[in-house]
Amino acid sequence: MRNCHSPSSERRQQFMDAAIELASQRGYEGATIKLIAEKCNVTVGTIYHYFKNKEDLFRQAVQERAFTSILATLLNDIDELPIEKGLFLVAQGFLKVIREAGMLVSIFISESVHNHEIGTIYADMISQNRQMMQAYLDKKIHTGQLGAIDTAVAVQIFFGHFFMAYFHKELLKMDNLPDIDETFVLNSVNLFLRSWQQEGTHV
Amino acid sequence: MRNCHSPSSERRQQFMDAAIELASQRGYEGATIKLIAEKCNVTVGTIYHYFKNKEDLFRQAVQERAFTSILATLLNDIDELPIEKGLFLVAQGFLKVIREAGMLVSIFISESVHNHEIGTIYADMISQNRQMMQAYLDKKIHTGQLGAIDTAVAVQIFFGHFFMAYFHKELLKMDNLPDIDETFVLNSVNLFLRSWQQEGTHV
Amino acid sequence: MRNCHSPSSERRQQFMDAAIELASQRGYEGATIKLIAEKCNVTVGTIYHYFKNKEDLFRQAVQERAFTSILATLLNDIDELPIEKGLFLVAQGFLKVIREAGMLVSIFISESVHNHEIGTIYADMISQNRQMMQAYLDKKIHTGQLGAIDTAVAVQIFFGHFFMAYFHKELLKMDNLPDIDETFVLNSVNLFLRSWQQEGTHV
Amino acid sequence: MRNCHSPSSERRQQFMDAAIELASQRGYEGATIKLIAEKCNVTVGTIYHYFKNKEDLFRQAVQERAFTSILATLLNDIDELPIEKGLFLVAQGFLKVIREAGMLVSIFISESVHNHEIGTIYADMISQNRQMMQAYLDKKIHTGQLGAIDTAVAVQIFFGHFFMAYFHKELLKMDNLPDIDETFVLNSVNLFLRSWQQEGTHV
DNA sequence: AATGAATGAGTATTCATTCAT
DNA sequence: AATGAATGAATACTCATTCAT
Repeated sequence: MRNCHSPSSERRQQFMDAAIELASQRGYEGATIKLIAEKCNVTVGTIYHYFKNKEDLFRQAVQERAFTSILATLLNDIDELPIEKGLFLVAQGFLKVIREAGMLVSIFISESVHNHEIGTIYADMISQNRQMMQAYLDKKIHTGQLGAIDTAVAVQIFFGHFFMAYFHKELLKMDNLPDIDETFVLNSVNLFLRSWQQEGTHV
Repeated sequence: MRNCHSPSSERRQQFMDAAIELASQRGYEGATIKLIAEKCNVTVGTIYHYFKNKEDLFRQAVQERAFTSILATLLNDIDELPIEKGLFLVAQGFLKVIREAGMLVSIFISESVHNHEIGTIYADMISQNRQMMQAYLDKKIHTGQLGAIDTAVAVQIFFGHFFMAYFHKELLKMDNLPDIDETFVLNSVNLFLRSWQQEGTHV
Repeated sequence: MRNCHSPSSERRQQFMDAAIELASQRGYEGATIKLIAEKCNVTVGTIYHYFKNKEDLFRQAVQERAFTSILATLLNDIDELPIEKGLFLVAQGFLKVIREAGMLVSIFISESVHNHEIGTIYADMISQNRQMMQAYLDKKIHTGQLGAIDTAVAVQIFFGHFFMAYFHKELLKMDNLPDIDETFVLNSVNLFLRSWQQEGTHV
Repeated sequence: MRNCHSPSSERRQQFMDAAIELASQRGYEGATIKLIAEKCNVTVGTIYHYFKNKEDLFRQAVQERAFTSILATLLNDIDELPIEKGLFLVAQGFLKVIREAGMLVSIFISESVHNHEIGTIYADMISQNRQMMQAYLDKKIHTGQLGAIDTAVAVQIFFGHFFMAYFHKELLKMDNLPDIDETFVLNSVNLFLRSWQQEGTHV
């Protein structure tokens, strides 16, 4: 008995999926209503039966697909593990999520700068993830597994690194960069946790 | 004696500046030729007197403004300094450069994904900077100032962090993030060089 | 139940008619989409709802209106008649057809030289007509009504003459030329069939 | 001491040549002032120094190149020859002239329909040639070499045939047509002079 | 719910022409 | 005589959106 405006209507989902896929390939402007309609084998009018306008379609599509809660589960699972293992698993989980949401990542990256609405959704998502992660690190300092580091900056370093690595290697296909595999994640975590300087060199 | 096609013609520069500025605010598609012309108080035809087409205008504008050589000078200047001071100065220099080229950074970020040409220019620039920085770090390992770290990944971490910090804080204006000032850079460099773990904790 | 892309849609026909008429008056370039739209009291967008682009509109319009089969019927009808009568009727029929398709003739003449697509359509049409006519003449040689003439050249002379006469007199309005009426056709057929030379003069 | 507006200025000629050549390849609209200027290694402004506007340039170019007097000389030369030989030489001469003026022929054909000015120049040229040829044929009737044919129509047949043959074969490159060589001309003249009907068949 | 015809404002691009130098 | 920067109007084409059916 659910009508076309119900958020869970199958048709609605289909339109939003098509919109996201096309926008990830061709940008927001390149994802025209006509293309979205064709991809779903309907006519343009039908899209407007489900969404007020193009902006409405995209706002809802992006919002519904933004990933947040996965990190919460993940951080809960690893709570007891040693920090190396924990960070390794968080990094792996983070990469898995952004790989799966690859199309969304493209849109966030390219639209956030100019589209304030999408920028806000992106910023909120980032912010939530950051806070959870920071809480995790703070706890690890409390339990003595980490030194008295600036966790706000540490979180930025952590997510920033894996995000950029993914962006450059897998979105922009820069091929003279290392593959983002288990080794890469291990090396990265090591570089975070251990001193870059010679042991004993730093004060 | 210089004609309109000379790259150093003042008018050309004016058009390219306007193009970059508008595109940084509204994206490539949003930076219409008409807007660019109006900003420069000429008619659209005039733009086409100087550039073959919109793509040509942007290719030249972006290419001419891409920042590369600054890092070379910088790395040369800090060659003799201790690693902490060196990394601090490189980070400061890097931030200064991307701040000055802020509009260009917006364009790179938002266009690289869909515009292959701009993607290539961006990738080349990144690649050059990475190589120079990696050579610097390798040398520091040789001289014993750094441990035997994976410099390829270290370089990614280093630039990735400052780039993302700038992107989030100064482009997307996420205000619950720390200001990117001297303290922030110092903290970041410390987090790179020193172990995140308690002294003596790691093997 | 027929949609806009059905070739028999009334609107489509209207657009194609307007396109042909305007092009016959002002040439292909002069027949702008805006003019065609105005002539049909619609906006430019509507034209593009029916045709992919200007070339598509004209290709379909020209192709659909190209006259070929009329000659086949005609030649069949006159099969039994004496050759003088037959050629007279074919000439009359040919003139009737190109008069009715007058606008199309203008387009063929003026566009064939530079527009390869239209050139091909025109050439094909000419070629088909020529072949049918040549078969007719060959048959007349067989039955002894014509001498052993070069029918390929005879066909060129026949159609070429009436076409040029129409072109000069009725398209270019050269008024010091004879009217293209029954007498003209009779005279022409006589000049083909009978010797230009004095009877008995030629070997 | 001749200035730039003197009709015989070398520059003027160069511009008109370029205009005709480009228009024969791309049509009047396709022959832009910029292209003409480039072909002559000058800038657009220079063209306007020599001609009032584009129309002026083309009017003068076409008028100056129209071929008329050649036929007069030719007809004079063949006055004494037998009619077969005479018509053969006129046809050869006519083909030579339109081949040499091929670019002009393209322009006449494609522009005469829509461009009244060029249409007039073309019509005048045709008319003069026709009158001379008709006088020649009338004389041949007087001397008894030709029967009492309608020379106005005969002239149309004669020139019309060779013109169409040239247009189809050499301008439109219809390749299933006979080559326009000596044999073709001979065959054509024979078909004019001799009866298409079996000897003795016609009354 | 769905169609698809129609709109109107916009976009890149072209081009004949002018004019100060 | 020649330049080339500048104009402004035009051109093909696109697209989000509306609406009668």
